Amino acid sequence: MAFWKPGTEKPSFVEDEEGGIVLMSNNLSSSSSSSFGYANIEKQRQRLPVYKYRTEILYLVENHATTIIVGETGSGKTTQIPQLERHTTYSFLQNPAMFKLSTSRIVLFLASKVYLCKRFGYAVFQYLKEAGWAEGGRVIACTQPRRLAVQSVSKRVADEMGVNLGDEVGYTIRFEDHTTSGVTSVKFLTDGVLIREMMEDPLLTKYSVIMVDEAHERSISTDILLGLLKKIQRRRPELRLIISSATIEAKAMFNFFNTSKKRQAPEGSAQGPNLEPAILSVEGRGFSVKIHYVEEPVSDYIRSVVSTILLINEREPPGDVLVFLTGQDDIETAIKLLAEEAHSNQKNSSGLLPLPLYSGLSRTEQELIFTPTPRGKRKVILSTNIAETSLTLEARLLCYCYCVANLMDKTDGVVYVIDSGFSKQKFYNPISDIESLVVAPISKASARQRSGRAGRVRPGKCYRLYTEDYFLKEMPGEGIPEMQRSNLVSTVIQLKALGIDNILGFDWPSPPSPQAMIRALEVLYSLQILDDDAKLTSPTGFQVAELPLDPMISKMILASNELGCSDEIITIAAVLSIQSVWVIARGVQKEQDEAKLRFAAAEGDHVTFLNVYKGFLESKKSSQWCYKNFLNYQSMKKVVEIRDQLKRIARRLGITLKSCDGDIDAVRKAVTAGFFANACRLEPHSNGVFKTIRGSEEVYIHPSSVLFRVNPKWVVYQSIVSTERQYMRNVVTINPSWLTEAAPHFYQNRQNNMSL
DNA sequence: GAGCACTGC
Repeated sequence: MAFWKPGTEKPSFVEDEEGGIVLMSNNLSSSSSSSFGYANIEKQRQRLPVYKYRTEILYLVENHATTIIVGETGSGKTTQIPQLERHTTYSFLQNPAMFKLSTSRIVLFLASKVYLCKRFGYAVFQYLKEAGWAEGGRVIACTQPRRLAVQSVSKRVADEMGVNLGDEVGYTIRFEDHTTSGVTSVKFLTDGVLIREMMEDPLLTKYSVIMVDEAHERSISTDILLGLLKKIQRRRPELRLIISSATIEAKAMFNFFNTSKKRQAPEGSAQGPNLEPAILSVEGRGFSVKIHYVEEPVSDYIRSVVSTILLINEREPPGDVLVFLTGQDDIETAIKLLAEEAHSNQKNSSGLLPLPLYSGLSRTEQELIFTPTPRGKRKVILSTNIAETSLTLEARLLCYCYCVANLMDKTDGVVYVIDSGFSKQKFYNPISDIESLVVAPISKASARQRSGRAGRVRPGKCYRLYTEDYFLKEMPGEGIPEMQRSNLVSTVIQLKALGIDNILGFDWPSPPSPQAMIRALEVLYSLQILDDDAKLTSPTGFQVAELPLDPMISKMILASNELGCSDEIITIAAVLSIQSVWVIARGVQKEQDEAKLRFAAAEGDHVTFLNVYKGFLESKKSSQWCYKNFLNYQSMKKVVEIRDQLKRIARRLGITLKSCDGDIDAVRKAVTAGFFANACRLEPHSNGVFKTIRGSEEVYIHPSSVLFRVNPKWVVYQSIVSTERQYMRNVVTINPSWLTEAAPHFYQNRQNNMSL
């Protein structure tokens, strides 16, 4: 094995201005354009440019506590390119939108590049293993934000290393552990699972190297993990971190992990690793994407989308179109407008095949976008953000690009992207404690991600429905990390469970606002999960921390033990922790409402879920039965899985599974014990206006609730979705006296408000 | 009369 050993001559590097080390690789085209069947993986592996850098990678990991792998165009360069551009103005007949055509290439990250970066990352595991990092029972770990990524990446790496998945290479995600203790030395897992593992082993002692993939996504669990790993590094200088990130976040990652100035090498160990992170930049060449901007801001982006589609269809050679819009409504409006256009103007829109894509669609409907485009047709995929982040699609698109498009002589696949410049994003208001979905401008990072979709199969074009001036001067560089847009109760309790008491002083990659922190502490205190000193209470706090659920749901489960309805409540908890059991059936609402009525309980949604679950079991978990009743079969299967997991944990916590045999009051009381803070009272003579007890916010029952239009006097809700109005989701009727019973401490000062 | 996207031993 030829890799660098201490004492021999060091490999040479290019020092860049950031003090890190840049390794450039390029000339990917020979391997990217060939097919990559599984037949000769080893041969391909050697042909890939990353193979050449094996030695250097091992050197960096050996000598730096943290290595940051940047997987796009080189840092610093991307931002300079736009200023150097020249433009030609381009105007279109019959079209209100005017586009500027950038003559230089801005975005060059494409299937080949994405693939190279992935390959680069995954080759690292083999090199690390060969270099001895997995010896002596130590494990090399790689975290991913999504389950599907864990499964597919581990499969790929196992294949490449020629081992069975579950032996040397394994993976762990919730509900699935495909590792063999003592055998598995390269382990893939979701970042959430790794955080859970810290509850057993706070220093993660069995791991020698931990790679955090997709760190630039800045999801809550990734950010928690980064903060915790930094803490662990201080105690375990022998631990090595590899952070894989997009360019845009690389600098932030570097700064976060750069502890070289603050502290000296640990005493008596002059041989410790360099505490300044190394930056490893991987570049590959791909297809160019030409960026077009509108000349003037558009007033109605949906109409502009439609005219741009028609324009592409009229002017551009064959190739599918991918449109990014904000939500289902936008998408349906655009499709309707396109249909009208087809009706009035045959020529412009001939051959267009519009296909919607959003999470609410069934799996089958989503997969329509993968069917080959019929000859003479042009697919127009109108999508939400799902096409930007979802790995299901990422995996399928890649597969599609290589396996299908290559076979079809590269005439197929997405070549044109239309970017509305907006997406729906979650925001959290700690004052009202409400999370809302708001249409907001995307970041430059997202815009690049979106345009990158145009060049997966061959050179493409991206039409941005905003001005270049806006892009350069006003568009934010990167999105706000999820941590700063979310309710933090679950985050706080996870840290508390790991013994981190000073939550406000925790070293986060991006610290959340103190108000959001304080609100989370307040809520946990009111649930009696934290005590006066903000420490976990015993046993409640510790029990809640062990349940992988929202703390309010966990509290509800604990209460059900005393109320003798844990069997029912665990079912409800499982349903509440998934998105929705119902399919979204547009056009057949009436039928769906009727189906819902078959399960509806006067007490509300929670009790309705019990009926749904019972029906599912009686149908012997039939997918047909789900289809008939407008229930999402995937969701129902997940409910069963979560329920089994909760049952196991509950048993460990000393909760005995007991049914209340139809005593629905017990069930509602248990729900109240968890969700008392979400109590609402109907405003008299108000036609469905409720006021929250805690903040006197005006809220309504969500139209998907069985209590919609029923408007009982007192309810508690699970969550609020805030769109045009503030809607309560998952609502159950209560007796207001239960509130003071469940949480006297919380309601003591509010007695006057309540007129029980 | 309405739902961006992920996730947890």
